[in-house]
Amino acid sequence: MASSPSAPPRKSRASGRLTLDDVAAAAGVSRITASRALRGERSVGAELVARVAQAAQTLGYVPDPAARALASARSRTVVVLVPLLSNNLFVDLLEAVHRSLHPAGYQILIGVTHYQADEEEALLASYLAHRPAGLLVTGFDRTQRCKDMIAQSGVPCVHLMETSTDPAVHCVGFSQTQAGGAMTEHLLAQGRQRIAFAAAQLDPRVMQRLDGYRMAMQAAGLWDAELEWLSPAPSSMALGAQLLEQNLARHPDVDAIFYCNDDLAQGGLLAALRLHIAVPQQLAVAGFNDLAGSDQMLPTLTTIRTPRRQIGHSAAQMLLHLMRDEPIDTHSVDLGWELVQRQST
Amino acid sequence: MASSPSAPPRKSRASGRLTLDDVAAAAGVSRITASRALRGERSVGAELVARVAQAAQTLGYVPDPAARALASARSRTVVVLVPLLSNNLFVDLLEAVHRSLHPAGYQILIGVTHYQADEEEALLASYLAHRPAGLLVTGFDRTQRCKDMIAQSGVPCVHLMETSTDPAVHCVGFSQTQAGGAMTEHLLAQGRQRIAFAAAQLDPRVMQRLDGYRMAMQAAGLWDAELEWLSPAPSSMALGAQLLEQNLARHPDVDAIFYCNDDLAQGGLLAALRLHIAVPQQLAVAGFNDLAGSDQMLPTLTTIRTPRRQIGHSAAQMLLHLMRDEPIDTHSVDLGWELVQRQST
DNA sequence: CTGAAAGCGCTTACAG
DNA sequence: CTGAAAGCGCTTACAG
Repeated sequence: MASSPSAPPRKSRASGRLTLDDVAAAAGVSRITASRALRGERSVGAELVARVAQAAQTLGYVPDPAARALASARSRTVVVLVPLLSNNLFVDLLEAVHRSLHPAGYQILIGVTHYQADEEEALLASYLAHRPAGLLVTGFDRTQRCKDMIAQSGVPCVHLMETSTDPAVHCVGFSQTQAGGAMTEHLLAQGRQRIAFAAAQLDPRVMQRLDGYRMAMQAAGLWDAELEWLSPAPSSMALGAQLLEQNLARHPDVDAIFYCNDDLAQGGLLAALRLHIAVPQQLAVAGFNDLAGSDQMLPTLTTIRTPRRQIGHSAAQMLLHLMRDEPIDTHSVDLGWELVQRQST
Repeated sequence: MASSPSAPPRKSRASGRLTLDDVAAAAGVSRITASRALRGERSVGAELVARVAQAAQTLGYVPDPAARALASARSRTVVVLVPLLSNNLFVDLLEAVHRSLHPAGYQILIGVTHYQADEEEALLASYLAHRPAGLLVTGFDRTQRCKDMIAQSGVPCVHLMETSTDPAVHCVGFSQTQAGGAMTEHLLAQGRQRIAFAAAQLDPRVMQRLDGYRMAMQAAGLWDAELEWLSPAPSSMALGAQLLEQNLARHPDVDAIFYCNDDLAQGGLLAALRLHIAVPQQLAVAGFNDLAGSDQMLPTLTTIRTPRRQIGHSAAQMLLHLMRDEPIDTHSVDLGWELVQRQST
């Protein structure tokens, strides 16, 4: 029994840190056996495993991740690179990833790239040095140096938010282009003709939505370059309002605005309210992502609901398989999207 | 000269990893000197520093953080614990912390506690094992075990978002109670009498704002327990709308609502719009934090602007001093707040 | 100002 | 199924 009640938490080393040796001594086994027992290697007898676990528990032992990483050349950390934390889309993604990876014993290390190629390079270089067990990155758009670093590291990597036909690449997402096209077609089907596409940030996924919009408009013979309102500035409600106010003045015949993100669209809706523009009668407004609050707007916002929680979960699962060298069903998972029609269209 | 153009990136060890030995060899010095040069220890000759830096640069050497942490018993990581990522307040805080710590050579490791004591304990235990150089935690409210772990670790720690008179504790924030009182007094000064306090999440800082509200209402002889609308649910626009709709029906005489957070207040504003309640004529609405979009609402939202970016910056600076064993001016920095009056009051 | 030795706390082969 | 040896890549005293 591991009841030694008054056993002082012996500290064998000068550092005063509780080490595997302490656990091994308390359990009456060698250090290696303790290590194996703790890691769940099944070459250890069940009784020993229990004894070691008990000892570790009692002493309050926490393995040193640095020593572990150094000895095994691999950590239990998964690096996740997202562009922004200020877009709730990515927060949802991160939460889902965490919820899937945490029970499996992995920690996540969040890196924020701010949509900057050089920041991504720096983050990757510095995080790869930590010998992560896996990598989760947003989209495919990055410098060749980044791609090389990932490839050379040999760390399994899953790409988030997009799909691909290249079997060498692992990804979980949906077709941004298709979703952009579908919303445009929805507006066309409602009889709108002068549909503007209002966008900010202009990251690769926004541009794919723009592609979908363009193709649908061209197919309908209604495409007009004047109706593409693009701003490289960060997305915000204020910018959404501004895009509407400035461009509607020059194009009063516009009868619908398809915003590339819900925060812009929410700003547009409020601007319409301020300017007494009737939505949807006079102007239809659509968004993208179905962010918090879109169902609270007046009128409520029609949008594309994107499955970011599922993407986070599914990508984590795929990565788990890759990290364990297990076979995976497909290299690219398409989780689709849903057009949520509300009052604004 | 470090021009050896065709020198292949030699890899001395089986792992194939580029090590300090490779850099030392390339620079023609010993490993220790290379280590010292790279870390900027000023016992190394300027010429050697340059030669080592050059070699490291050329080879693309990145120090192994695990080996570093193991050998020095300290990493270059600062752990930051925040309750949530879905509240932009904390994202702003994190960004500011990152901006201050990154140039100083520290990485940040983000931990999300979800306002759960047990999650915070687990995060702390696991992150402390990484031997962080510093710790940044939100507020003072945590279990004794958490406090003990922090104290026993010896890792310098700065508390965010609140102030304290205890000289043993390091913190940067402002008085939540005072801010809550000030907004209440602002509403009272405008002639409001039946002022409700609507809150969600009910974390310690929300309760401090409630205290401020209570004291101001009691001082005015207008306090009424019926006007404290408290929900433990997570804060959201939808909940803000719901709090207004449900409680206003029972208390039609309420002439102002002070929401503990802007997202609730934004939802309240939209609910008022839906219900054709004139704001501020019939009902004043106030929020807290001045989050994105509050200046876009109709009417624009009166709120308390909290200095989270400054808090992040200032806390990072204080932590930097502590990590370097440098003296600090004060243990508690009060950065104040600003009442931003807009149209809703 | 520079270097050879020892050690940080683990895990990976290699034996039995 | 269990253990003694060696090593992961660095830094910390200790010498010179």
